[in-house]
Amino acid sequence: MPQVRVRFAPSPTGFFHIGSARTALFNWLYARHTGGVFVLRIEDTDKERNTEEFLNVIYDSLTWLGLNWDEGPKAGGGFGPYRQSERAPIYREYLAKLQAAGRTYEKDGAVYFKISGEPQVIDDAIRGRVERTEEKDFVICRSDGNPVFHFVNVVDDITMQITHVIRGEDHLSNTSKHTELFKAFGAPLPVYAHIPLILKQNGPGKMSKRDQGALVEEYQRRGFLPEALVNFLCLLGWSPKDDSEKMPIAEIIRRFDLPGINQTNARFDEKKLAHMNMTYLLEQPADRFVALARDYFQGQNVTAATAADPAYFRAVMLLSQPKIKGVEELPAYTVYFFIEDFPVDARVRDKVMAKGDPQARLRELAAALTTADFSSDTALEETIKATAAKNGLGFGDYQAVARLAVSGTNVGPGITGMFRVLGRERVLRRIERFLGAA
RNA sequence: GCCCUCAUCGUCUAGAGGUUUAGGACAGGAGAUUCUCAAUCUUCAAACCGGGGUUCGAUUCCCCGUGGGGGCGCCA
Repeated sequence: MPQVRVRFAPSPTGFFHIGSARTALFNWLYARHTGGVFVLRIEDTDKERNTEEFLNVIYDSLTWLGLNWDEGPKAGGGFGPYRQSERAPIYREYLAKLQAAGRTYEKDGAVYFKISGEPQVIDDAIRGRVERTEEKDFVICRSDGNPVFHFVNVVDDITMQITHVIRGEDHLSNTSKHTELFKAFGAPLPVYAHIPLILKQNGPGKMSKRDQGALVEEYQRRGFLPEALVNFLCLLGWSPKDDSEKMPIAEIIRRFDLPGINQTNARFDEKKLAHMNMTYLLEQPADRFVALARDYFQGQNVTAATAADPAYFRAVMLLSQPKIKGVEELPAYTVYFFIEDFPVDARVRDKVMAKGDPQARLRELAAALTTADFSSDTALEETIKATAAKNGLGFGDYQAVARLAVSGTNVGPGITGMFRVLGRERVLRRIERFLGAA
């Protein structure tokens, strides 16, 4: 069997859609699974301004997702050029073939392709036999001389020797146009695999660029891990057929295959993506997590955090890593580590201050903390426990009020870790201030 | 309107005629654990679109209907 050659052929519109990402992913996975070639081809037959900038959106998103291409812009390859805007001579040559064969005619300046009208049958790798008869001749060259999508798409697939066309189901009805052209050129048909579409989360229809969460760059900006998004995306329309969900990319590559792809459209579920992302976040090595967090804080312009001592920033992030669901929670989750005038949750304050004599407990604790060893969680724990035990109380009777005084909330990492990272000076100063204010 | 396509819990899916009281995951409910909050663990609730066939037997095969999605551009 000849080497598999698949392609991903986006058009530079300035957006990289989540559906495009999955199409790219499935192509890439199939290439990697079979040891084939993943081609990136840019369909820029519409001359638009800022094309370079729009191209970068594609390159950046693919690169971020880890979908490296073997042939294409920047990568080179023996079947270039890989931008349709640079392939005009090839299109002219192929147009001439059709003209010579008498398969074209002009009307109003546009070139039409004369269809055969024969039923077009494909054996789709996902859907099986699909038959459709094209009924009308169609334009392959606009009156301004530029060739049209259906034409260039087929010419490129022929000249780039694409063996498998893995694309969205929205192209299924177009396929009869394409097979008409393949046959007119006397070229063998590629294997088609029409993958189901991704439907928008709420409301009817497929996901479009304007829908919430539709753009890949959004996840990048929000600090998602690309491998989590990839893992989530591959499960939208494909299944390993057992209960596996979280899988390293090597395993996905090994198990991925065309027959494993479903035929049903999948609804995008951001909650499940968030969960997948969390499971990946939890296991990230310290350096990567801290770097991810730093990028996010920088992107959000949280200067109090980014200007903080790097070692301190790192300690705060590592303390928070096991507690959060996503990097975007970090700024709010860690505010009090970086500023002194942190917000105080009134409801929590009222609740905590309502029972017993919290001020007295806090005062005792502060006294004990003056000499405590702040370098060790266990030492701090012992200090709190001992203070509580003196009064026949428990750890919990002390941590709530201490937490309130030091962080202004009841949400956060363990109190001992929080104390350790904040350090004696901050902790005592905040308790003093709190007691003074109360 | 015409054409193509799909149909299992709210969502993503497993299931390829009997092994199914239809399994897993997310979300939701309850509980356990814990210094708070998460995480984690246990647990509960939750689905085979309808009607005909085929068959000893259909979630699984066929047909029709219904519903969803897509396509019918000198967009890609």
